[in-house]
Amino acid sequence: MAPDRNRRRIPDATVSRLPVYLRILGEQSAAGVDSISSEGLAELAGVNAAKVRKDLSYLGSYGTRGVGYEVDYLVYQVRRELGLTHDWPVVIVGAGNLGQALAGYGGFGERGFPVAGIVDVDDSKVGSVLGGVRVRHIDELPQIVATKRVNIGVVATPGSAAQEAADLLVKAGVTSILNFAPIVLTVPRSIEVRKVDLAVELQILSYHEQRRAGGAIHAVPGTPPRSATA
Amino acid sequence: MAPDRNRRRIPDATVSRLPVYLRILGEQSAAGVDSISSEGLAELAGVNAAKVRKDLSYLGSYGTRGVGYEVDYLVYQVRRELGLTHDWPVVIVGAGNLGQALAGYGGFGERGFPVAGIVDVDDSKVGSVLGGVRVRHIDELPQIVATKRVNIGVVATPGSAAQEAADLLVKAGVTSILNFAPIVLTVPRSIEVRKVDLAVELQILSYHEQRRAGGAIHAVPGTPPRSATA
DNA sequence: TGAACTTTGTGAACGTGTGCACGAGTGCCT
DNA sequence: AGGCACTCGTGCACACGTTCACAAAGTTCA
Repeated sequence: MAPDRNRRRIPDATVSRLPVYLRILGEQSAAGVDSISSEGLAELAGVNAAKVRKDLSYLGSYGTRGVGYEVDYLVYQVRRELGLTHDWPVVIVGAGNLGQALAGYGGFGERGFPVAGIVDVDDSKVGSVLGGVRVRHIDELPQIVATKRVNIGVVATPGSAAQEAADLLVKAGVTSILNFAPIVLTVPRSIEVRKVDLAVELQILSYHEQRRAGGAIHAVPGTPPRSATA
Repeated sequence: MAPDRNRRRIPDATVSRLPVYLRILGEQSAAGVDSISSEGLAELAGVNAAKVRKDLSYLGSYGTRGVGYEVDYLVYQVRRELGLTHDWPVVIVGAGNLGQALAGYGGFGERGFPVAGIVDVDDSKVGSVLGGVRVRHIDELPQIVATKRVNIGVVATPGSAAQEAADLLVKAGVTSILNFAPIVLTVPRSIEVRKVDLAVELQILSYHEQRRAGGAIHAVPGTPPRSATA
């Protein structure tokens, strides 16, 4: 048996890159590639080769000097480290535009995150079927979480309902939340939250565009409303 | 006129937080709040007060010691710095599940990013209307970008088509790309790319769940496929 | 076998980001 | 006017992340 590598803490930056490596390794495996060097993997992942090696070294010494990494074995090790050796059912709160798209996406189940349920407060949405899953009332959330052993909740509500949705998820026993609503969720420290916010991403791009334009080409349209200047 | 603060480079970490501050400031303004301290803003944004002050100091000295920041004035300054003093039209490539949800979302236009067009390769999708915008054929992309002065493109295609979509966007003159496809895009260095990847986010949560579970509770289901161990 | 070549794993240097601590400026109250 | 309370702006130290550079370890080939 390999030495116990289990209790090491892997840096956040590395954890966020492992899924990228994993997807690439899966593609290479499917393409019949047996072995890959840190250089090759780095190129495909768009990062530095030294970074790849350091990242993978946190999992253990699974490469072979002079050769590279055996693709299938590395896939196995990364999957194990990420906890992808079994499925993680998720529950989606909010069957609006976004919730529907997420449920219909299909990519969830394929990648090991089957949709265990979708819930909404709106009775008119309850009963319809999205991506093969029937929408249920939010009152049934605790039951879904308990019976399907759900650890991960997805908040796909409008911002105004997101905190309440998160509270209900936590109360139902979920310990990780993926938040699509544009607000900062307040949850107990032990709950892991990740946020996906379109507006933030677009505004970051806007910053770079504005900068590219010289920052002063577009005339400032109004006077700063600072009271003191009035 | 204020001293020229325009050519300063703002740290990436700060740029990614400014949109969060901006949203909170907008809410406070709407609620009739005139002034806010770094402490107050920090609490609402879920960060440290010193970080708020340091972030805002990159924009200039827009606070008042002993008082705090005037909300409306700060909104103005942050918007200016992020280039949000005018709209940035975006074009969406891919009218599938995700593209439809994005177009129907509505939040784009409200936040200053109107959808200037949606395009797809699939003729059967062309002509349908999503969120008030008619889907057009991808061949019309250059024309849309040129006439609507689009700088930002959104890739909402399957992974297999994403690189081609990005190439077409770049060729059409787009300089920033928001990528929803689960692949690493290769683009000229001058193009700014940001990626949103559901699978990556879920896998990061999976890592933390696995870690929480002790990392070894779930028996490893198979033998590592490493050839050398066979 | 041994020499040349390849590639990993990692120590060390560097750069970026975070948070404390405190001086400096502002408003309020007496 | 003067003192007190409050809060910003920032220097500094520390933590985290990235990249370089190289020894160690493996492969290939004569």
